Amino acid sequence: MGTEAGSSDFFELVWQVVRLIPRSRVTSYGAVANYLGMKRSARMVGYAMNASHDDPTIPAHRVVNRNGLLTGKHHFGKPDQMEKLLKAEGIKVKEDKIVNFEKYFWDPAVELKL
DNA sequence: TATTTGACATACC
DNA sequence: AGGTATGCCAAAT
Repeated sequence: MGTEAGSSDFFELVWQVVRLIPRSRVTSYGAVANYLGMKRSARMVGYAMNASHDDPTIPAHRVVNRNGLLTGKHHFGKPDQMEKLLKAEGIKVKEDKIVNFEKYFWDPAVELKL
C-alpha cells in the first residue's frame, strides 16, 4: 500500500456521524465534537467537513454552527447550494439561518446515545 | 519541527 | 446589535 496517509481516523469518525444525520435534520459542529468526546474541537469538525469533498456521501449541508447559521455555505459550489439543499429537505432558511433550528436539531449524543 | 490556518464557541466591548 | 478578542486543537504548509 502506498504511503498515503489516507484520511485520519478523526475525519472518518466525524464523517460517519454526519452520515447518520437523518433527512430533514441538522446538527452543529459542537454537537458532533461533543459526541466524539472532543467538545473543544468543534473547529476540527468543520475542518473535517472541508475534507469531506473527498467523500460526496457526506451531507455537509446538514451541519451548521451553534446558531443554526449556514456559516459554511461559502464552501459549497455556490453559496446558495447549501440553502437549496436544506430547503429541499423541508427545512426553512431565513437570512442564511435555519428557522426552528431547535426543532430540526439532531444531537448525536442524544439520538445515538450509547 | 515550527508556524499558520480555520465550515466553532464563548466572552467581552 | 454587532464587532473584536481569546481559547481550542488538529490538519496543512
